[in-house]
This record gives sequence, C-alpha cells and structure tokens, in this order.
Amino acid sequence: MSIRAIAKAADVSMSAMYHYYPGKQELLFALLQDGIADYHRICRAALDVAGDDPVAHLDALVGATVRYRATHKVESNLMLSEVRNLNEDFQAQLREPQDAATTTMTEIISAGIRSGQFTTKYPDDARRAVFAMCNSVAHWYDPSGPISLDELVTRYWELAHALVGYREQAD
Amino acid sequence: MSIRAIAKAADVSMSAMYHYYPGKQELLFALLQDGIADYHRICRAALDVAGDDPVAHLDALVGATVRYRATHKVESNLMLSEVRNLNEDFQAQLREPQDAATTTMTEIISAGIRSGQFTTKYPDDARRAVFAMCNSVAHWYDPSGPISLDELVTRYWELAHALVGYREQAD
Amino acid sequence: MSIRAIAKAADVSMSAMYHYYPGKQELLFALLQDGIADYHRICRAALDVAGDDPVAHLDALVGATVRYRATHKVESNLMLSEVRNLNEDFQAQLREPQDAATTTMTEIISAGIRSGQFTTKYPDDARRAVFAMCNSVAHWYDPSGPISLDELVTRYWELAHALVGYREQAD
Amino acid sequence: MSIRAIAKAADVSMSAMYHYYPGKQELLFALLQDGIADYHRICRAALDVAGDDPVAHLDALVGATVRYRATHKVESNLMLSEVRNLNEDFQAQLREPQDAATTTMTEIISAGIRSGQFTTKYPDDARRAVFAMCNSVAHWYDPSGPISLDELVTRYWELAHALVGYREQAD
DNA sequence: CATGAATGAGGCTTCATTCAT
DNA sequence: AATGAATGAAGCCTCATTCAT
Repeated sequence: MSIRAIAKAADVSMSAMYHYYPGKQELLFALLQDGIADYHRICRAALDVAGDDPVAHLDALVGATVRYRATHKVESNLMLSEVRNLNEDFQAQLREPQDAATTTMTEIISAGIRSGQFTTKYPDDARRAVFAMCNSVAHWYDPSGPISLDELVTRYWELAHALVGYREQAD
Repeated sequence: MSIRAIAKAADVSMSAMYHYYPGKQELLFALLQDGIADYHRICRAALDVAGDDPVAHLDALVGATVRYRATHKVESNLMLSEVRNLNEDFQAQLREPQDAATTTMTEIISAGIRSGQFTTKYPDDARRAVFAMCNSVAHWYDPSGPISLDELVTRYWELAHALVGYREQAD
Repeated sequence: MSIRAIAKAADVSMSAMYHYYPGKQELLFALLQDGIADYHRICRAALDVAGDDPVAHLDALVGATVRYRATHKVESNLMLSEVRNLNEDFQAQLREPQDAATTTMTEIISAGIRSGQFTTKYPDDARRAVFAMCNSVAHWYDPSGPISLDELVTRYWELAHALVGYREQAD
Repeated sequence: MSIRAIAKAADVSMSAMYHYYPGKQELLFALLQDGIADYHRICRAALDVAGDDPVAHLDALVGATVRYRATHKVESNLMLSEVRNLNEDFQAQLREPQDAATTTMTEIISAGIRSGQFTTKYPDDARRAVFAMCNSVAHWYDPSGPISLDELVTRYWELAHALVGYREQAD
C-alpha cells in the first residue's frame, strides 16, 4: 500500500505524516506494532483470567486470537502479510512479541502434555496448526454472516482440542 | 512483486517478457495458473491411486498439499498471496480449480462422516483448518532442516485426522 | 508531443508537472483550453468594439484570428493539430468554444447576405475557407519577415471580403 | 503512428517491413512520396487537358486538389501533417514536388494577372489561401454526406475565383 | 526471403521523500 | 506544526530496431 493512499485514508496531508513518522518503514512499523501490541494485550488479559489449567490457557489463547482475527480483519491481514516489507531491524522488534506468543503456546502445550491432558505426538506442529487455523479466520470470516463470534470461538476450541489431542482427565 | 524483479529472477530482459505476455497481469496470471494447475494435477494423481476410503482420500489430499507446499515454497506463497492483485476476471479463472479442491475436500469429509469414520461436528471449519495448516507449511518449512518430507507428511496426516475427528472403525 | 519535451520546454521537472496535472491528457487539455480561451476572448473583444455592420464583424473576426495565429504560432499549431489526441470528453469541451466561433461566423455571413452586402452562393464553404486561410497563417508567417502584422491583416480582410462576395452598398 | 500499427494494418509481419524499408523514416518517406507523386500526377494530368487559359489552369489545379483531398483523406492528412517527422534530407525531397505545385500556382496567378483576368492585389496570399482552403477539405468533407464531389468542386472553383479576383474579360 | 526472439531507449505515471516557507 | 512544491528513482509499458535462424 502506498503512503499516499494511507494518508488519504487517514485524511491527513502527506506532509503531516512525515511530521510524525520519518518514513514509510517507521509508519508501517508503528501500525503493525500497535496491532500486535493490541493483540498481545488481549491475549495476556485472556490468559490472566483463565486460571491455570492448560486447557483453560489454550482456550484463552485460541479464543483471543479468533476474536481478534474476526473483529480486526484489516489489521490482522496487515500483521500477517506486511511484516516482510520491513527492514530486518524492525522485523526483529515485531518478532519479539510474536515469539512470546509462540513461546506461551509452546509452554501451554508442554504443560498439557505433562499433565496428561494433551496427547499429541507433535507439539510443535500442533502449535503451528492452531495458529494457522486461527489466523486464517481473518481471511474468510464475515462478521455479518450466519456464524456468530461465540459460535466461531466454540468451534475453534473444539478444533484446537483435537489438534493437541486433548483428553479429559479421569480423576 | 515488481515486474523488474520477476524479470531479473528469471534472468530475462524486461522487454523480452513482453514478448510472451502482454502485461503484468497476464504474466502473473500465467505464473499462478501454472502453479495451481501443477498442484491440482498432483492432488488428482494422489487421489486416483488412493482407493476409495475417505481416510485414504483425506491422506492423499493432505499429503499432496503438504508435499507441494514444502517443495514449491515460492510458487505456493505466490499462489496464496498474489491472487488478489489480479483483475476479477483472472481471479475467477483461478478460483475455479481452487473451488474444485474445496469441493473435493468437502465431499471427502462428508463421506467420512457418513461412514462414521469422521466425527467432527464442524466439517466446514475442519476443512478450512486442514487447508490453513497444510498451506502454512510454505511459510515455515525448511527442506534442508531436520524434518524430512516423509516425516512432515506423517505429522500432518495425524493432525488432519484429529481435525476431522477420525476414529478407526471397529469391525 | 512527448510529456518529456513539454517539461523540458517549460523548464520544469517531469515530476513537477504531475503536481499540477494528473496526466498528459489533462496537461494538454489545459494547454489547449488556455489557448482557445485566449483566442476567443480576443475575438469577443474585437467583435465588441466593431459596431454592428456585418463587414465590420467579419473584419473583426478575421483580424483577431490572423493576429492570434501570427503572434501565437506554437499555441495555434497545437490547437489546430493536437486536439485529436485527447479523449472524447475533453475534445467535446474544446469543441464548444470552437463551435461558438463557427456559429458566430455563420451568423455574420448570414447577416451580410440578408443585408445584401455579401453575395456568396456558398456561405458554409466561404466560412470554412475563411477559417482555413486565416488558420494557415500559423504555418507560414514569419513575424520577423518583411510582412508587417498590419499589412497581413489588411490582405486577409481583402481575401475574406472576396470569399464572402462583399459588395459595397450603393446608398 | 507506430510502425507496429502500420504493419498490422497492412497485414505484413513487422520483420517483413524491414526487408523492404530500412527504417521508419524510409517507410514514411516512401508512403508520403507515393501520395505526393499521385497527387502531382493528377494535377499534371488535369493541367495537360486544360487548354492554356489561366482560369482553366486554376480550375484544373483547384479541381484536382479538391478531388484528391476529398477522396484520399487519410493520405492527404498524412501528407499535410507528418512531413515534419522526417529528417531534413527527406523533407527536402518531398518539398521539391510541393514547391513545384507552388510555382505552378504562382505562375498561373501571374499569368491571370498579366492577362487582366485576375485582379488580386496579393497574389502570394491568394495562392496560399487557395491551397489552405482546398487542403482543408481533407479535414471535414464526408464522401457519404450530402455534398457530391462535383458540387464540391464547383463551389471551390467559385471561391478560388473570388480569391484571385477573377473578372470575366470583355472582348 | 521471412520469422520470432531479443533489446535498449524512451514513453507515461507513481512513489517515497525532501525542501522552502 | 504544517503545507504545497519539487524531485529522482522506480514502476509498467511501447517503441524502433537488430539478430539468429
């Protein structure tokens, strides 16, 4: 997307943009950083209220991700596709929270496996699959369509459970 | 992607490209069409040799997709992201085989549900998740890394089975 | 004429031109519109001070046209030859004042015929001939040559009178 | 006009054109030369059968020119506008027959003046006006319109007579 | 003779950016 | 703090021309 188009869309003069951001990279970086920060704040919040069951954690992360992708389609698609247009330095900065999410998910799945709740043989691939599936929501979900957000989240919980091989514990 | 970059990548002069394609759209279209045709030929071939068990069909499609995404990363990423830059007419032509794949997968899952082998409550979302997960391979898989292609396919079979809720039949 | 050439002639960078005009068509249109507007303002002014004799009107229009073609050769030749390179919409806008001049001349000749001063049997062709002859001045007249502007106008008055078959009125 | 377009219009391969003409200049030159030669052959023929009255000569030249402009609009407009795109050498070659026509007309008018048939005070301008008026036929005349070619010629004879100040001789 | 491939220069246009004010 | 003017690089594309065959 051109910086002209962005300026017009934001209804600011192009010169004004150069007051706040020294260049396109910085602008895009700020945009993506905001989006990613938003997303991760939401994830964090969801995890905080989730108790400490691995399933609850997984559900929190899946729910937060699905909701964000469904309700912030534009930002999500930017976040998921425009990062590659930044210079390495900026990419690194953005990867940091991204990696944090990866790490969190990795730990959740590990915990679930340790507790015997998750039975997947391929935790890394399960993690990737969970994110891929949740992220893809930004491509196809229509908020004005027949599937409600709550229903959507319910479905993705179920699919995520399947991916990690969730088995309810006998006590 | 710029036509200059494509020309440089193909090591032909930019003018030479205009001998074969009247413009950028047509070039990109031809590129994507070739890729998509390749991919679907591979899928078709895999399905043809697969027998008629829904699981076999699912595995064939997942295996073909994962292998293609892993071994044709560049084409795959183009196919998955550059379609939007084409005019509506070209997009429609490319969506046709794409929709065929969707239909095929939908039918496979339906068949598995009818036969009692697949137990998912959300066949549409399972289908989307399977594709999202397989397609994402193009983003991260490193052919020279520690995971062999066969191993990769094995993993995604397992994950796909989980997504559709595959239960082996008691006889 | 190439936009590069125009830019060089105006001694502005090619990019600078795109500040003021969104494209070649618009630039050319503006150029021609200005020229045509100038020309027609001059014609109007000449007619306004001319009294209401058809001969005076004819002389005013011929004089204004000859003077303009002789003193604005570049603009005139552009006006007379580059209109065809514009899109139909722009051409229509430019034809409007052009048609006004045609109409004016038509009316002048009609009036002269009604008053018995002009005796031509072919008013339409006389009109076209008058314009063709006056416009052609832009092709050959050399302002630094031996023929003064006043002399030139005198000659074309005479020729125009001949074309419309002007006969002085007996009183 | 592009050499590609010319080749397509003539239904020859572009390479074929380069067999017959070494370049665009030469092609255009040949085209214009043919047209101009045609035109002048026609003029010559008309003059040859015209007897030796200056009026007859004038009429022959005006008639030939008007007919050619009316029936060969494309070639005429090329001849009248594309000459400037040739290099000086070619232009000179094309000006030669052009100048011949000018000379012929000049001589005809001189003869008419000497014989007392033409009374114009401005023979050069009359000559230019005659050509300008006749040439302009190529711009506006519609062969399928209401004015027949014969009618057209009749009108331009009359106008040309007016321009040179033709007075029938009392004997 | 004739063809299709190839090319470099230049066509118009958009881009990100800088500058003067 | 903010604007519009200006710019050079690059974008896509067309041109006239050349070359190998």
